[in-house]
Amino acid sequence: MSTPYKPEVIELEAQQHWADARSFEVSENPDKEKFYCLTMFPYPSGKLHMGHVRVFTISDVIARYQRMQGKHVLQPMGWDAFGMPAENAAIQRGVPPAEWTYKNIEDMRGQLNRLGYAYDWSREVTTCRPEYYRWEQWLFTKMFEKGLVYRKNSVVNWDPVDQTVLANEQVIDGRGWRSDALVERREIPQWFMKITAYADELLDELDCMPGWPDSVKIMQRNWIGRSEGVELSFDVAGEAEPLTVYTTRPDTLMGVTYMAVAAEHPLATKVAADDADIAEFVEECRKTDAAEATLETMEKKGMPLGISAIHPLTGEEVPLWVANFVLMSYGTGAVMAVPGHDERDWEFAKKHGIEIKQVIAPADGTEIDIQAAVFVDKGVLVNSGNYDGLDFDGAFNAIADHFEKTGRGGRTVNYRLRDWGVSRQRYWGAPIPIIYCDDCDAVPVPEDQLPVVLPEDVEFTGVGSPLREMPEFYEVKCPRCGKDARRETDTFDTFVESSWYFARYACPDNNEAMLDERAAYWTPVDQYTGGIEHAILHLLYSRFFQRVMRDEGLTEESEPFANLLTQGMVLKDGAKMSKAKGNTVDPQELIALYGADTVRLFMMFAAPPEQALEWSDDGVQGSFRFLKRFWNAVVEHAAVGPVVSIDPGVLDEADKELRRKTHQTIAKISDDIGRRNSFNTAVAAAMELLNAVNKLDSDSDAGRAVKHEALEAVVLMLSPIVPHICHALWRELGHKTPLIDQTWPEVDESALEMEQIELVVQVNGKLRARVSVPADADEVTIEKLAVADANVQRFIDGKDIRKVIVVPGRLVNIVV
RNA sequence: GCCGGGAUGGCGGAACUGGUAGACGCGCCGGAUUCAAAAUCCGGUUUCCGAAAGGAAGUGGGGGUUCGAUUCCCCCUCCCGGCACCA
Repeated sequence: MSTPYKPEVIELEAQQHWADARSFEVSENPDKEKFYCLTMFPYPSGKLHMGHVRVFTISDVIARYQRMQGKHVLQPMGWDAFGMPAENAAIQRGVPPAEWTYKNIEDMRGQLNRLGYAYDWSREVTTCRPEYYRWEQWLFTKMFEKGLVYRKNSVVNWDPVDQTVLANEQVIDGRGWRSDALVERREIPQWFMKITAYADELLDELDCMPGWPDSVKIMQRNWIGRSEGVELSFDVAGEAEPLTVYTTRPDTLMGVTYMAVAAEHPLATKVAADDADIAEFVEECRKTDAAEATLETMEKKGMPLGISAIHPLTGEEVPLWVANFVLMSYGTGAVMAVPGHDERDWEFAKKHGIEIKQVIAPADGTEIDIQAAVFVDKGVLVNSGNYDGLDFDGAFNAIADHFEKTGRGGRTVNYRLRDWGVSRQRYWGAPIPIIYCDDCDAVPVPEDQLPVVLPEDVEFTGVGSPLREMPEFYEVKCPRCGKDARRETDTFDTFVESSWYFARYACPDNNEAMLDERAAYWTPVDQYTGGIEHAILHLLYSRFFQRVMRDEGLTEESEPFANLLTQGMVLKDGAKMSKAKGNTVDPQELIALYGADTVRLFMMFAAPPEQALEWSDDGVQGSFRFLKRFWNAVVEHAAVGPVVSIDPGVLDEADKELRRKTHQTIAKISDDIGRRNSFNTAVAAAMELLNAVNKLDSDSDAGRAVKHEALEAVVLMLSPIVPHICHALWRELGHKTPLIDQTWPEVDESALEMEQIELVVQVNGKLRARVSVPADADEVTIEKLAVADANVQRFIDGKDIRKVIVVPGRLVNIVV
């Protein structure tokens, strides 16, 4: 019997070969076509989980495939190393976050190598290292100089018992996860990056990004949410300051029957001072977390403030309410309400007995009852005085003109997108490079004092940031005037690190500059792969940072990622596998049992990359079984001895058929991997070809030659997915040069030719027969053959043939 | 609540541009091999009717367009992701 398949042996051998030959280390070579293949880098949580294995394998398959296409491929790896889990681990185990993180990185690097990924480790990036984060501190100070960052008050979740800020994830059903106390909203000063300054560019460029999935582009478009509307001001009885609101439906202005302000609005605060009921309501509104989903789903509540706004057109008094669904942080903190033509306003008005006025009628003249159902479509104005009869555009312009003329408002563009709050009241992050001085205000740390190094050897208790307890960290002199000053103790949102790491892989060792000419060679990323959960935030922040770096003269590229593949989640028990939920499956055990190739194969075969994959232990074994069959087929074939070269003239029908299958499969897998990212069907096609090889019962020289060609094709084409077994089998097939330096197989068109093809015959769209026709038969011949079929005759017997549809190469449909 | 995605045999999935629904694999059933088991190999496997030939139904639910719909359009249900401090 021949050598059995021993993954634990051949996998280490292959990995040793790649390591010795430094197969995956690349330098900049302007003569070669570069291909930068990247996955979203992992958070070093301690162990790889199946989601990691899935995304890294997808990317590795693409990288190895592109290499076989002759491209100069860079595939780097690094660590998104700052974040909350390190702080949680520190609390639980009493280990400093840095120590825990570095240990995890060591462990996970070993796991990645055991999976055989083709990484250039010489470019490894770790975001919690000062030599990395110094450059985002530096860029922040440049943005400060340009006015692209600013400080303002902003809402956080406040845990009144633990006296600490909570992340949204740490709020469970409105309560702090550790204290179980009701969470409150609290305003504190925080740093913001002006992503809104790039809103139009980020939006417009989406139209020129064919390499991104439509779903992601649509999500980003909606997130930016550009709208054209009108800003209007309403006077408030007894107040000097008017109330300004923004609306995209100025045509409904005459239907305004109430207005509402946020609980934090100055008008609400003023009334609350004298009215205990209002004060209580305002206080109640404060006792909720800051997540948008919470605010949008909670019961809509409100109270009349007892004061009125003056309708700017009619001069009528409109009651002013305070409501929990109006947010101080969006727009002006006040809205006009049109119950007749807005769903939420209609429901609120019904509940509180507020008047509902119809001011828009359907354009087709249909009568509607506005008391029975809201009407939100655009239409023709009614009950609107001078504006009656106008359509949406006419009314929009007339009303906008009126407000512009009277100086009480006018056309404006609004974005849903808000500036990016980057301050975090946490320890394990990159320090924000700012010093507060009583005389000079907020002063950016000068370039020669960067980086601001985060002290790594700390006592971490979990109550507040250790930085606030470290005078040696925060007691500094003002860089401008030299007086005693205080260093910022907040750190950056970890999304800041992940917004530019892709460019730093090109030059991770540069201590003089953030980026250099090597980045110009490698960027943009040709293929970026990562989870769909990052469709908006990470990808939008990265697009923003790329532009900030461009405008700083660091790069000429505007877009960081030319092609994007968003892989679906790995789910278990119907939910996303994540360390936070604790429903992970350990890949390590499967590798020990079956080897890395089996795990890689199963991940690629179980589902298409973009769909969610519900984990199941069944099926891994099937992948292992296939690899054993694959191994045995090649080893047994090779054991018989060398083969002759193929002479197409001497092949019998069975040989020809296998050869056709070989070249059809090369065409299919090339398309599946190269164009469609359809790895599951590529694997299926390779399995089919191997089944066909095993079925060909021929020991002739010609037969063995055809089998040899098929087996070589399978080894080459599966090598991006299962590189270790293919590395060994390639040698088994008699090759001296290693597989890693081979190119992708080519289709021999002449092998694909067929004399007879099979067509499907339908009668009235139902399948009734199959007929074999010459490949070059014309429609008349095909029609005759189809009608002549006995079973077809049964169904058309005695009926008139009304129409015959011939779809060349596919089917004939006879309509009777 | 809003935005994006999904639903196909017992299970994962295939059908790429409107043209054979169920490729490939898992599981299951039967057989071979074995003292026996594991492993391996061969055959079968959407459901219903039928000995078979063949027929009928069938892609989450309801409607529509078409010679023909898993695919396009409208309405609905359920599930997943995101919602700005999880990464």
